[in-house]
Amino acid sequence: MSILARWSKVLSKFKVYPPGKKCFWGEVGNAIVAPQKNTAGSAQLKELRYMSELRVRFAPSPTGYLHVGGARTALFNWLLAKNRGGTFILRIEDTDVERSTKESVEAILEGMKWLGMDWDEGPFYQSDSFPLYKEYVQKLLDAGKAYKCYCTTDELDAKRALAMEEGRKPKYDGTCRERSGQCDEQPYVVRFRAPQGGVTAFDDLIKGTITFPNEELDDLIIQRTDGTPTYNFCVVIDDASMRITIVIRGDDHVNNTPRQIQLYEALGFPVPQFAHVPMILGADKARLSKRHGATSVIAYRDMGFLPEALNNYLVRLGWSNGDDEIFSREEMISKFDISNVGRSPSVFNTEKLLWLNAHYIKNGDTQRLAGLLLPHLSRRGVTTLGGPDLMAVVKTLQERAQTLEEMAERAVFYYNAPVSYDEAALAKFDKELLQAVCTAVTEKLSSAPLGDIAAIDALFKEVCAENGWKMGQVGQPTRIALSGGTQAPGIGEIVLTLGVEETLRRIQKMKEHLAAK
RNA sequence: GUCCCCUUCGUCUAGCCUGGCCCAGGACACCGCCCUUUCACGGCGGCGACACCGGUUCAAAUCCGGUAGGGGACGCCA
Repeated sequence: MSILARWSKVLSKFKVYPPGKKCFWGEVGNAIVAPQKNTAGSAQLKELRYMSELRVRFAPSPTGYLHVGGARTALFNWLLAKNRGGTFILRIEDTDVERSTKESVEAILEGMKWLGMDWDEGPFYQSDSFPLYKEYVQKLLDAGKAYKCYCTTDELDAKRALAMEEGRKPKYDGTCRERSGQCDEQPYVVRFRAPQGGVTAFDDLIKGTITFPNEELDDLIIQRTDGTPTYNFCVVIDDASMRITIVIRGDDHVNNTPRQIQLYEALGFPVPQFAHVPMILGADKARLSKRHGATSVIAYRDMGFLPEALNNYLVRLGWSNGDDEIFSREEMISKFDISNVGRSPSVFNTEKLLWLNAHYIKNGDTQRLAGLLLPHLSRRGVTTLGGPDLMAVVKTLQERAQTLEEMAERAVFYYNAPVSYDEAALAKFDKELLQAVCTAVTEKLSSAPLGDIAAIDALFKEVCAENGWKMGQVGQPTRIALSGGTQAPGIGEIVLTLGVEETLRRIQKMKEHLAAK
């Protein structure tokens, strides 16, 4: 008996599938084994150990951008992989050739990268595996676990409609299930011969045990008329061949799970564990969609959100670690676990996201923020060339902006001197006072060298003391002169950032404006 | 219609498995006060929930049953 023959005998004691090349493996206890030739050229059992090694995947379909729901699912997968030293795989589910686009793939990858979710394997494309799927379809056909169905779409639609009308479950009635005649010239689909009677159950890592009566499941189509495989079939083949151990996905897939399990069993594949993450809802508690505002991850980037803020927000949507709210990337990784993922859907709340974003802006690295701010400034036609140091500008705005967009908006005045003033705010002061303040401030600033913020503030206090003014009478007019409005950083901050020369120029401009009135 | 799932402050949630420490804790938002030259930051305080009904128990947010509401799925989409 040859070594290989001996091994196949050994393996035959376990579940070995398929009896061909690609997925030649078996289960031994909690481990997965596969025959492999060693350096000496003889076969040996290699333990793949994939039951203990965590392998997860994110499998979006490229029919649009990466939305926040998908991003959260990806994040949970990614975090679990990082937490357990597992492998995170990215797989593009593009079996629907009609709706899948290259642009969508790009958009998804862009979103993933922006959020900092790197993948260990992939991206794999299902469209690359069509021959593999075909092979397995044929296997099921040969084993009598699948059959050809010649029912037309119109017939099916009619039956479905009728069933619905009569209050029955609109499932396939099994017309072709026991059909014997061969008529391959006619178009056909391939259906899975699902077990009848009994139940299919699984222990969901998030929702607990979920049981479906097989009665509810019909013979699903695994191959279309045009010969392409369908989603439920592909996922099973892919997840099995990629040796996925935990399938974490949106809970809109719960209903697909029992049929997939039946497929795993029919194919002889080990069944992975499942974790179904509840949906993200809009403010009206309906499934999050475009009409709720932005759902694209990239849209959040463009609105001036930081990736760490969105990640932090997303991880807290459905998952918790006691009362903790702020998580650094490392903390997320070390603390994340699916057992702390909630079972109920959650509403996406932009207010809280804004709060987190403000937090990360406030505590973020100034230099990095300055870099990130650039595109938002140029979108406003602002050039930083020749103006104050952007780092200094950002520093004055960090605790005043919730988004980079807002920061850019508030930064404009530093680079573009005001061309008009908030007249309503100006009207609160007498013209004479305004002019006197301008003169006094100009004198004070030009007589002393610029120190730090505290020193400048002290100068203003001196102006007040010397003239018997209150701070509000001096600070506010100066602020208007420098920024054009009333909402701006502290006077000291502005003056220091703008520089004395520019400050005096702007005050002079204000004086001229007043004189012309 | 059928099946599956879900239900703690407006929102995100802790607590639920292992009943008493919970007349339910934290966070966002909101309101008020303080700080303050504006806007913010920050500090302090307030408002505010166990969907409902019944059962088990000395004791229930926690266990059991039912009801209601919400969501999802039912495709030759994924």
